[in-house]
Amino acid sequence: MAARMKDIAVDLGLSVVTVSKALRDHPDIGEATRRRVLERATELGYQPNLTARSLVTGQSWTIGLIVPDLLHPFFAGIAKAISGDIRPHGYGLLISSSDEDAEVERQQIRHLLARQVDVIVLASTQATADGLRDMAEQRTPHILLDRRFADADAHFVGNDDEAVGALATRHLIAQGCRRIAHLRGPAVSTAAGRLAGYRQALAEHGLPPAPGHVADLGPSGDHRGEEAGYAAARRLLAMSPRPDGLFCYNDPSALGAMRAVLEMGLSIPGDIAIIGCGNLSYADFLRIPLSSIDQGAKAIGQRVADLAVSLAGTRNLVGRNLVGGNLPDRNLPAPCHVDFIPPRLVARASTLRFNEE
Amino acid sequence: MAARMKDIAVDLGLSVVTVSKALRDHPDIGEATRRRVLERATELGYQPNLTARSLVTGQSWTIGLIVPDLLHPFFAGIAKAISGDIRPHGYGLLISSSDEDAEVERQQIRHLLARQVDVIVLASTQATADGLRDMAEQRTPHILLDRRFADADAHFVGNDDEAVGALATRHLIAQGCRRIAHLRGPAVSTAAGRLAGYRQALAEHGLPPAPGHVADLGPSGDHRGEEAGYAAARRLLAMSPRPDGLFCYNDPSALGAMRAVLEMGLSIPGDIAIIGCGNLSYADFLRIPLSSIDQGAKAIGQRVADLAVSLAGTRNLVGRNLVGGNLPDRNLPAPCHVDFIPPRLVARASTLRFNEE
DNA sequence: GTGAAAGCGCTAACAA
DNA sequence: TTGTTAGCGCTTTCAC
Repeated sequence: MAARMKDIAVDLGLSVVTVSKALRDHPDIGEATRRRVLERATELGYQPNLTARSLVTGQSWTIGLIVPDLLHPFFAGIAKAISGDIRPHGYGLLISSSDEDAEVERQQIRHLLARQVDVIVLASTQATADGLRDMAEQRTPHILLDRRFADADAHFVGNDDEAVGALATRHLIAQGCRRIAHLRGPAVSTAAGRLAGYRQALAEHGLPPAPGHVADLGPSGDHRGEEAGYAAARRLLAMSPRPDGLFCYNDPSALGAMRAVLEMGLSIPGDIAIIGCGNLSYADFLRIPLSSIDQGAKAIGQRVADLAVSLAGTRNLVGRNLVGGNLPDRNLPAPCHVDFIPPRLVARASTLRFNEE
Repeated sequence: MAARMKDIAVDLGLSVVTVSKALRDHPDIGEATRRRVLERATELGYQPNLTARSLVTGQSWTIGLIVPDLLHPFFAGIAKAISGDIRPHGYGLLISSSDEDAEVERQQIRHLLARQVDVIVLASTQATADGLRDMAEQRTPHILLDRRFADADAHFVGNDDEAVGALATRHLIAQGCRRIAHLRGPAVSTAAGRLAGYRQALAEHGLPPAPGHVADLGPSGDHRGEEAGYAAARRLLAMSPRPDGLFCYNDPSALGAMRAVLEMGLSIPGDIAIIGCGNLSYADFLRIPLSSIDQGAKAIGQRVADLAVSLAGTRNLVGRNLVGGNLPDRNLPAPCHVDFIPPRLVARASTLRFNEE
């Protein structure tokens, strides 16, 4: 079994307290003693039991992360960045995939709370902010990732999805598209935001919003995006006059749309220009390199990590012994931090109609 | 703050032990008492403090996972599968990326041990099995993932990389290739295994192994595979006679190789057939759909999860109080489990020379 | 500078 | 069926 402080203490004829202080560089320990302790600790390969430490300090040095799909490169990129950036601060990352299932997500939140994580980072699948209540009651700081709630003021890091939608749509307009359609994503804030941005860009340029130009990918728009994109694009292409530009909720649905277009013998971008969102890794190597909006997953992860680390110390430990009040008062410890990472347009062959780079 | 057992006990005029037993469906608790406890627990939104429970039971209900790169779809897929499959058993997953850095990996192992994880799952970047020592000393079961060590008999789940290499190479041979080259990966067991399989398949068919036909991707073969593949392929294509088939360590390097081939005005698969490994998600949508070996990431994750859960109960808690021996004896609790997930060939246009599907 | 006492929230053994 | 005692490994007062 692992060595304990007690083992070191007995070996050296010291008390556990002295060992504890020596190992944590407490000021009031003699230089000689400290060295002896450190030496013996190294010999034994001593590692402090973080579980025990957590129990007494109330800090677990763990950050919880819940994402809808860990295989999605956007969330995988964020997870990687968070993991790397909290590591030097001594934090560990407890990750779970909710599989886009609101019930699983709620269960995972409770699970993370039971584990006493210091902060929860959540890309929520829920329709409402109700699921945040458990965290608020436990006074566990939480950060919303990518997806927001209109009615909750919580910390948020992600894109301004209106900006995403406007950026993509303006690009299509600049490429000469005039009948621009949109493949709309599932019922989360990102889809609503991108749709709003799309409408705003059309309005700016005096382009009439044709109602049929917004096709819904349905609830499977995220994990089965390619199929959903194919089906939705076929519906759009049957219209007359045919759209000449298409802004897709994400890259997989854009790939599906491309397949539909090519199958009909139409050309991209000549007949219809297509842009996605997410900037998937090998977009350059596709049959037709896909223009996309890069969401800056790495930057998002870094900002989340910074915020999480700063919040982790915050957890309010007072109040327990004062009164028997079980329901906490809701004073939020700090003002909410809302951090929009600017999206970036990556134009490739699927939209470039004028041979400009 | 969160409710504790004590709160429930006081409210109901019971002892903490009774509450504890009631909440865990211990047999010797009266039905009426149990119901009262459960009811009050629900009212208070009680969640057991798993940190405290861990301290006393010695089980943390946590599994640690260390991968070289969480953004790599292979590892992301495994992580997702593990996470999903251990969840119903009540386990959480503590994940970290080692960034292909052996020192970071060793540090993360110590970190996970300090957190008392029940099992460590490791896709190791180390050159030797030395890094496994800490886990053995703490008697923490561990599972090697994807990458093995010749000198260590540890639990392993992954592909039989010789089979991977042979499968890919035999496919090229079947497509009529006779001068088959290989882009060799970095210094881990997967690369060595795939190379061996490549050689074996050549030998089976009496094809002479030309030494110049094995080009090294260098140490960056995993995270900067595309560039490395491009550079290595250019070297190969300068040979005379030119190779007519190419088995690449992974898909990114295959994309790089494709770029090199196309830049030279050669055709794929006419002049040279190319196959990768990993079966990246959108291989079908590439300029030339890429043949690849699917490693079965999901299946690997599932097997890891099963094994991890079965191992998690194993951790030997005896021996502590018997004698003062700090160094454990090395009796391994169970025979090592080696689980090869069969790789699967996915043939696409980049190798299909005979118009067969 | 060092250590004794107390306790974090929970569970395991044993007593009542 | 319920409660008492003890202790998991560590940190935090507060004496000495």
